Order: sequence, then C-alpha cells, then structure tokens
Amino acid sequence: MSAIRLVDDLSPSANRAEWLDTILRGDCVAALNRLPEKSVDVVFADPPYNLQLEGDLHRPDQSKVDAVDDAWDQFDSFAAYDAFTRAWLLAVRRVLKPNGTIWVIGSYHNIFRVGAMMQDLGFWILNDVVWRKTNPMPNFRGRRFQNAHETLIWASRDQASKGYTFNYDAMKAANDDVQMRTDWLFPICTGGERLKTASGDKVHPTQKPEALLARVMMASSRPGDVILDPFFGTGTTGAVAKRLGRHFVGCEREKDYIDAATARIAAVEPLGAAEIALMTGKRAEPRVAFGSLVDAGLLAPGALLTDARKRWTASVRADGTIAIGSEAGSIHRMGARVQGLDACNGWTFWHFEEAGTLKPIDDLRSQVRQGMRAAGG
Amino acid sequence: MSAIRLVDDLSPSANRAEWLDTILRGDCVAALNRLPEKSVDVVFADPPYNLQLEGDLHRPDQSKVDAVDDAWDQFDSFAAYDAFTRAWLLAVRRVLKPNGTIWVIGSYHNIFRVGAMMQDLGFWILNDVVWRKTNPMPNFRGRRFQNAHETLIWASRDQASKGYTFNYDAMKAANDDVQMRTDWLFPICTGGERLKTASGDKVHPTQKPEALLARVMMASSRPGDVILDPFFGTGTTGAVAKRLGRHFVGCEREKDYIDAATARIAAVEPLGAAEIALMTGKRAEPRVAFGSLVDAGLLAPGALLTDARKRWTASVRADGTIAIGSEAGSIHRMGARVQGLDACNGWTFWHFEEAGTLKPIDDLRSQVRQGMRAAGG
DNA sequence: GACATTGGTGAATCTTCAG
DNA sequence: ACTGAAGATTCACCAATGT
Repeated sequence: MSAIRLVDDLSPSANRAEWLDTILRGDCVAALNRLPEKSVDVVFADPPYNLQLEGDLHRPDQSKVDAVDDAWDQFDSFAAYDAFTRAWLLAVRRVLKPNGTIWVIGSYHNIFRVGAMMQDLGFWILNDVVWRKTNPMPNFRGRRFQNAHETLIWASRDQASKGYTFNYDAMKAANDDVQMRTDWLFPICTGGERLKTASGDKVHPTQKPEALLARVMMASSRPGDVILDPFFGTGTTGAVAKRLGRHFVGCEREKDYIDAATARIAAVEPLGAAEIALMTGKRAEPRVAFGSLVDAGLLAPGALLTDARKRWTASVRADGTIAIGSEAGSIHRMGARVQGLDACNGWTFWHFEEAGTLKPIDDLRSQVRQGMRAAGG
Repeated sequence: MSAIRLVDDLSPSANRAEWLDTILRGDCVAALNRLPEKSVDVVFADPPYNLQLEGDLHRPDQSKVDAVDDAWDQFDSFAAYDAFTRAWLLAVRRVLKPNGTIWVIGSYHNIFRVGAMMQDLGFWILNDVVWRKTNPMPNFRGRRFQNAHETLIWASRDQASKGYTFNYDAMKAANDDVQMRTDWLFPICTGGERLKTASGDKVHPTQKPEALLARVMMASSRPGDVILDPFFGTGTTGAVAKRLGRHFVGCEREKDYIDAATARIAAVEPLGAAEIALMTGKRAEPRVAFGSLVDAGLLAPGALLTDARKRWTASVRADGTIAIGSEAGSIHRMGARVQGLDACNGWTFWHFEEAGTLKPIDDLRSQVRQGMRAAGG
C-alpha cells in the first residue's frame, strides 16, 4: 500500500488505482457519485448524531463539559436529518457490491431514524450490535441512566444478498470458542491513541477506538477488501484497514481532519500476511470427502461406526459410503435415515472406537486436513 | 388490590375503579380510547416484533425452532407496521400523564421503526437501554453474530416534561453505589417462571422475565402508580406491578393469554410497604433554610465557617447569610464567589469546627431534619 | 523507584422551586 | 410563562506531580 493520497477531484472514468487508499475531499454524496458502482466490499459509517443540546452542562465540580457542538452536527429538524441520511445511504448503496455489507454507528439520538431509513431503502439488517463502553461519561445530574453504550447496525445490501462475508469461525475463536455475541465491550478512545493538537486539544470530538473498527473488519471483510468510510474524520477506518491489510477509501470535508488522518495513516505499519491471515474455520477449510479417510487408511473398509449412544451401527465401505443392513449411502444420508430426519451432519453424528473410547469421525477429518496443511496446501 | 377483573366494555365515563387492575379485552387502540386522558404514570409496551422469517429454522440437530409466527406478528409491509405503530402510540400518548414515561421493547426487526415514530410523535427519548441476555438462543446457521440482546426505549411524553419519575438513588444503590448504566444483564424467561400449557408448550412465545419489568418499575415509578401495558400477553407487567405495589391496566385480544394472565396475577402476593420502599436521596428531603440553623441555635451569629482546606473563612450573620469582609450573601453565592465559579453547594462547601475536626454544615442540616421527623412533620 | 495525591476529561438531547 | 435563586450532582482512566 503506497503512502496515503488525497484526491480533490475524480473523473467518473477514473480507474481503481486512482481512488484506492485515498481520501476524497468534499461532501460524501458528491464524492461517492464519482466512484464506480459496486466497487466496495464493506462500508463503515459514523454519521453526525444530531445531538440536540440546550445550554451548557457542568460536572459536580463545576467544570464545563466540552460538548459536541460542531457545525457538522447541526440540523434544523428531524426531516432535515432524514433527508441527509437518505442521500448518503443511497450514494453508499450504489458503490456497494451486491454481496457487500454496511455498518452504521449511532446513539439513541439518531440510530432509530437511520435504521428505519436503511430498511426503507432496501438494506437488510443482519444484526444490531451494542458497543458497551467500559468507561462512559457519567450522567452528571442524576436524571437518567448512565449512557453507557452506542449501537451499530450491520446490514447487507439486499435481502437477497446471501454471499456476504462473515468470518464466523474467526469471531468464535476470538471469543473463547463460543459464538461472538451482539454486545461488545471496549474502552472509549483515550490516551496515546487519541489524536491531539499541538495545544493538547482533541482533534476530533468523537474519535472511535481502533479496537472497535478492527472487530468490524475482522468479522466482515477479507484481506484485500475495500472498506469505504463516508465520514472519514481522523481516519480510524483507514488506519485499521491499512494495518489489517485491507484497502480503504474515505470521504471528508474538514481540512483539519484530513491532515490529521493523512499523517496518522502514513505512520501505520501493516501487519504481515501471516498475522493477518484470518483464522479460517471449517467453512473455509478444504473440503474432505469421507472416502478420502478410507483412501488414507484412517478407516479400513468394514470398520464399524456408531452414533454416540451406540443405538445404530453402520459399516464402512470402500467406496466411501456406509451401509446399514442392505442399505447404503453417504454418512450424512444414512445418519438422517436412521434418525428419521431430513438432514444430518454425518461428521459429528458417526463415531469410531479407539482405545476403548468413542470419537467422532470429524477427528479423522482434522487429521487429514493437518496433513494437507503440512504439505503446503 | 382486589382479584383481577376482566373488562369487556368500558363506558367513556367509567371511573377509575372500573378499570384499575383489570385487563381490557380487545384491540388496544379501541380499549385505550375509553380510558380517560392523562390517567397512567408509566407505559410498558412489548409490541409485535414484525419478525421476518422465511421458512422454518432448524437447529444443527435438525430440530425445528419454534419460531414466532403467530398471526398477530404478521404485517404485509413496513408501511403497515408503521401505521399500526403510529396508531397505538397515539392512543397510549393520550392516556399518559404529562410527566409520565413510556418504555418500549423490541429487536432490530422493529425497534428502529418504533423509535423513529416515537420521535415523530413528540416523545422525548431519555435513554435507550440494552437487555443483555445471559442465555440467548444461539445463531444456528453461523452466518451472523449471536443475537444476544434486545433494546428498550425510555421516553417522556414531551421534551418539556421534566418532572418524570426516575429513582436515581434507588438505582444507584442497587448497582453497588455507582450509577445504573444502560446495559442490563438478565436471563431470559425460562424454568418455573415460564408459563406452560397443560401439554407443556409455552403459552406465549415472547414472555419477558419478571426481573426486567421489576427493574423498569423500580426505576421509573412509585408505589401506587398506574402502569399500562397495551400488549398485555400473559401479564408479566400485571404480575410485577401487583407484587411491587403498583396498579396496572392491560389490553389483550387473545383469550388464551387473558386466561393465563388472570390466573397468574391472582396468585401473586404483594410485597409489604417496607419491602417496596424506595431508597431516596437528598432531593426527597424537606428543604431547610440555612437561617433555620441559626434560629435553632446550632450556629451562633458570628460563628466562623471555612472550606475543607481552610482557604477561605466566612462569618455567620443573624439573618442567615454569611459575610466575607464587607460582602455578604447566601452560603451558595458566597461559596461560588470565593471560588470564582457560577455555582456552589454551600451545604457541602462550608465547614464548621467541632472537637477539633472540620464538619460540613450539611451535618447540621441533617440534625434539623431529624428533629422535624421526630416532631412528626 | 514506588506509591499516593491531584487534576483533567469523555457523542450529553442532564434541576427544581418560589414568586 | 418567565426569572432568579436554591441546591443537587460523577466514573473510569490517564497524566502529572508530590511524598
């Protein structure tokens, strides 16, 4: 990935190299309309939240809370915010690949409007995810619950988009081998990660933690994918994308943010391919036919298989099928047949005996795969 | 609270006793329009989620998931669901007191539409709250994150409604003396709490845990308040309300649910007054003027007050003000003045010396209040 | 150097009563 | 409805300073 570039104008016929890993300066709708359609794999959007603050807020020690009162977060009405939301969602949708997915983060001020609009435009919500903050700001006046989370919506482009990327096994492995849930726990962005000006002020009022973006990309993208962030800000999406071996493209209007993002991303050292390599789980594992276990000598023809409770017994045949009485078929079909079900995962249903204990034949498949990896592919 | 009654028809002029602690049979919009306006303190609504399941869902062992496919959860389109949502929200809003609040629970299928509609109708969102499930249903296909939470929206009737009930101190005390956050952890409703038919099927597909409702009511209502549930189902709201000394009124169409709820609520034993008492803080204490401390002889005119670090000293005057040099004013104003702040709580800022130690004058206020209680008022 | 103290701060729709 | 004053209210983390 080359040093980050800034693109001021992009012709509609620009080729991929001209906009990949760049920041498009200006309004995101105008900028996105110059990208080719169906060209990005994942969108991460952190739009203005439309906070409606009246007056100042002080902490109990009388210090003033530095509120988000930037011009870019001012809208005249819900209708104006809805129109804004609709416009950028449509622009994003055009450049999203048919099997691409979109993430949007927000708070109760805006997320319900954004979510409803996404549904109206045809996006298909896959999950809503809650970012639980370990260290949220307290409620200083004691009149509400401490606002301790933000919400992310994860959606595919259409209801029909079934081929989206979800690295299920990587997520599961990262979560102590149980399924990754929809509630994620991360600290807010502080300390050395938080970009500061020379005078010590925060560069951006709402910089997101890199860990959050890393979870998003590890879950829903592959190395080499293109991640679009239409509200690039100080470039958290770009920094994490570069580190994780993804491409990015961002849109941003404010010069200060662009400058900060450019320097930040230039300093990022990408991880090596081995480090990035998705912990690919079974879904991406090479397919192993039951017959190859027989071929490999791990199961001899005539060997007996049973279910875990030894209610049924089948014998292995040399052709890679198994037989019960006069009937034979695949491990899956015969497993389903004896149970009276429509389908069955034969790999986990059928067991073999070794050293007096029953083990699923899936263990043998793992051995075959290990041998394949040792052989380099 | 008398035994639960079922009300089939209610005249618009019915008095309170006729509908309090009853289930109104029929569509909630029609039923609610017969209640007097501004008559309920809190609404808890668990509307149909508009789940969009295509075909059956099976677990990995091929057992069929008993999905929510009831007729009441079927809507032809988002537009139909929005119209339904708008209708019941408007009906509910009419009967809600000006300082009442509303809770709505939902999932990503419906909560964004409901939340946006609430904002459109003028409700003012106070918090969104996440119910994190300790034991959610797994994602059987491994194509999404495990859906491990549901979302609640808590809103006041209007932006101007500042007098809503929030038992801040009770919530804080219940949360190990730190503010209650917006992420709540509860198990889903199972075991003995889950209502089952004689044949062992669950009576209602989405019965909510009583602990969730108890948290809602303890946070946002007071004993004796009226809690309305327009989608009463099997009466979790009624059962918890009765147990916690609140009144309820529910709307329900399905006879099976009404029967189950009626029996369930009749069996509930209300807790005693001492058990439902709310932890309260200073806000609930009677006001005591600083001058009354002087009147009561707890501080003599001319007594000296200092801040905790003895940086400033003030003298008490007979009129209940304090003086520093030639300037005098209330304990609050003078505390703010010396610190150069806009505001200050003089009760905790100023101290007096007793037996060689500094104590806040708030301690003296406590003594006055204790005397008031002893005197019976 | 280790530990204690102090100060700063983060996407915030953040009071209530009397007159 | 508006004004002015009373007075109630914070958690986790980091950085800098003090002992």
